[in-house]
Amino acid sequence: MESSDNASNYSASKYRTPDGAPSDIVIFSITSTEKNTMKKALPIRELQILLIQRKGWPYAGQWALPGGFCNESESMYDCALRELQEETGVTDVHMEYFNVYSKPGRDPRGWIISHAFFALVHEKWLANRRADDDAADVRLFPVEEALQMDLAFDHREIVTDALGKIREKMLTTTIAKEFLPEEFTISELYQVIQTVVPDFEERNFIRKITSTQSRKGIIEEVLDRSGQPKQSNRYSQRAAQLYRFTDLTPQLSIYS
Amino acid sequence: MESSDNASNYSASKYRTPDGAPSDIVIFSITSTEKNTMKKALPIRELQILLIQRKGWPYAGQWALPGGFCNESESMYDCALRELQEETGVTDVHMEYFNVYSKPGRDPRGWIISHAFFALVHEKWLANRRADDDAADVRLFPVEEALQMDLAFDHREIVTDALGKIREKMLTTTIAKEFLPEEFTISELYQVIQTVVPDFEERNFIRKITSTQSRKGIIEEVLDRSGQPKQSNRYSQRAAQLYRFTDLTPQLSIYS
DNA sequence: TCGTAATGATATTGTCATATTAACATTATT
DNA sequence: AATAATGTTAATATGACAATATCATTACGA
Repeated sequence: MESSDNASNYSASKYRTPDGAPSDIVIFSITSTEKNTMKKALPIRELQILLIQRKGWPYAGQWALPGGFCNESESMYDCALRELQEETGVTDVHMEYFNVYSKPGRDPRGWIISHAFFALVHEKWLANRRADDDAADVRLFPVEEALQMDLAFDHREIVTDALGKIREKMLTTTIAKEFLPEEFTISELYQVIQTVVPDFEERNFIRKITSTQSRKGIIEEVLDRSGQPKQSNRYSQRAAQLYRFTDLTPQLSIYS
Repeated sequence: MESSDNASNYSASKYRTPDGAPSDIVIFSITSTEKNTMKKALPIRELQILLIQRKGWPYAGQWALPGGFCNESESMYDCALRELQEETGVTDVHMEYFNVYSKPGRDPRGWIISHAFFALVHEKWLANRRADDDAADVRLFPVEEALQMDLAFDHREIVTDALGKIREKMLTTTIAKEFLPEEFTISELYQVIQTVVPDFEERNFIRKITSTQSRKGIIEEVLDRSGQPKQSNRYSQRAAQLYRFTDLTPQLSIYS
């Protein structure tokens, strides 16, 4: 392939080339359901992913990740964005590439190398869609339930990897903000973290991120116009301080 | 593409498909040169990457990352391993996938989607090769120098990304071990970290990883047969304690 | 029915013994 | 001289619990 001298006598077609380079997207959302509309209380939250029921061959009838083939005129990221927009209607969300899936035989249609992304979509963006068409062929599944299902292709492996990735990112970056309103209480934040990372437990969580705030500074108190701390009693009798994320990205190190 | 019913009347060839799916590998190594053979002293270390001078079209004569096209019968990772083996002769090294490069027009040969890996190779493995053939068309460059060069394709972007990735990993995982002997002194470790992450500076580095060892436990003292602490005076008159990495992988979190 | 006191649920602060950190100075070894 | 390792000290952080604060809701007695 290195032997030609110019474009005209270069021929890639001498070689076997891939039959397609799709992107697949693991769309995460956290659903909230109120425990009891009578009382003030934190909602029950659950981590869910969006799946689509396949129509045609292969894996007809089975559930699969949304995704589709890339065009020559777009990058993989653009392709994934387009697919995300087509499936959910949302455009401005956090989406990250995380792995390639290329094991021979992974797709019966041929030599197809898939590029996996995960996206974090706030439930409020998906709400519209679910009202629009409650088509039974696109819906959210609790992630643990999805992992028990017989998904198409190697999509279970992809979901497993995505879940690992999002858990890692939840603890090491500020992606929690994607699942929270602009202003939130500490227990909302705590709850979101636990929804994604069930093992997470910190006794003195409030202490940790407020007292050490001077060092970390990843969140800050919200003040109202008059400079007074702004609070909310949406979830409790006693009002809780509201916080927001700063745009600081913490630098973690095992050697510090 | 979903409309067919079976394999026989499914045709991927109706669509434009990629002209190739190569892997490119950023091979990092740290070279050590003794300051002064008369005196005992820590060597000068430098982070380097391996580049190859291209022969044919396109970008003939320019330096590029090692890599090559994937076959249908192998995964991307296998492809990268094979290329790494072909270029350096080494087989058992730390290699990680980190990104895909798919911007339209990135390769004049056509629609070519490249998969980028980085590998960490101890200089002792590359030593043989450099003796073998001192061919001027494969050699190590200091990474900062490589970033100044006019590399082929989008390889400068790939190297930049790889450097960012390896710096992050150096601080958050134990990949430093790839650049160190099995048993090493604290200042060797410190020096390796600084070679990769020039900004890294910890006043009480020894304190950090020994006194807090109970909590982190990522390294441990090496003991000799009789249970006595094993030391080395390779770099100094006064013997230094030797350490080794445990197989513990630390869990970092911005919320703890 | 109305006013007031209890209750429940969550948020937040207090306490205190112990551990860790940062910065700098000093000593060890050969 | 060069590298390795320890000492000192004040400031800060941590962990585990106990104690308060807040206030919508509920209970209750007059």
